[in-house]
Amino acid sequence: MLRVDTIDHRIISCLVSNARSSYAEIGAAVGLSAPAVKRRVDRLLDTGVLQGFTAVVDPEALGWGTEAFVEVHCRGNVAPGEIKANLEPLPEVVAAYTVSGAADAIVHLRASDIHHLETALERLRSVEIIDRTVSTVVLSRLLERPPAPDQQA
Amino acid sequence: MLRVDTIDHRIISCLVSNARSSYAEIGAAVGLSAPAVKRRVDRLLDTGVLQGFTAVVDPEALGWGTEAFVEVHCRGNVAPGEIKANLEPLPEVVAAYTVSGAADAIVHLRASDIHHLETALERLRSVEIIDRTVSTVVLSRLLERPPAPDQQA
DNA sequence: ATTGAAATATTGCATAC
DNA sequence: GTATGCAATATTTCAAT
Repeated sequence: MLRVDTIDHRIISCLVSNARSSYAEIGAAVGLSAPAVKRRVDRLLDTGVLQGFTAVVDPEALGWGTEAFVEVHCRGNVAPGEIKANLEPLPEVVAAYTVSGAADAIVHLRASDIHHLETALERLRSVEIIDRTVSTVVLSRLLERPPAPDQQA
Repeated sequence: MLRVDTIDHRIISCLVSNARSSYAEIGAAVGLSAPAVKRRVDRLLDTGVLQGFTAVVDPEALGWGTEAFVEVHCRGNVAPGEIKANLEPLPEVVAAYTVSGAADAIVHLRASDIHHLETALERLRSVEIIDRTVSTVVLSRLLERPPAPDQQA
């Protein structure tokens, strides 16, 4: 059902590097006709392998220049779903993961400036299930890229 | 030069939620004709506000199920550019940031499984400028989303 | 913003595996 | 059944005004 072959990988690779490529362009790259490509893309979307297409925006340009990673420690034992539900309403939370080790979760925050970041951290700390947080402010973004599609262990 | 008005924000918002929308669709959403939208999108690409368009892929489906955040401590003082240059060749590095606090950088790794992650960590630790690393393995992805485009401090 | 020509997307259908 | 290519149609892009 959700089998992804070599051609699919190459199609995905094309779309990751440019989500607005035409089906004909992709087809030329992978050796298929435009309709065949479209059918595969539709199938990849149906099966959830492709989750959608998005624009890559310069965070600075939109006033999201300040970010931080926050270790979140919860009170007692909290289910991942509950953590998620509590973080989802906070607009500054761009990513969150449960993790091994001392902390329960790592939260990636984006804010417009240090003051906004402080406000976001206060709101984060005021979440009921959260006991305490350890923040690490990002000084500079060195690298940010999609996983290489052709990589294996 | 890099002025971004309300309509630009709404266009960006459309493209973030679906990078393959037609200009006509976006135009209908923001109250502009298709060519007018295209001109703005071209300008946003030129000025670097929009950096491109990409596909959102389910990492599991491509065998990228395992990830970790790694605090990197360098030997002595190292320039951000040098750290970047050293991390760029490692395919498992999907993001990296210099940070405040004890660590010099935070590196986001993606691997196909624990064994691959171990290999990637070994390669990371073998980088000349890196003194030691502290790894935090991700147990589950709770949330991952683009920053809300209409947010301000 | 509208027009019109060219490129692209999308569907139907026949064919091959 | 599954996937493809070709051809026809609908839609979109894009440069002109």
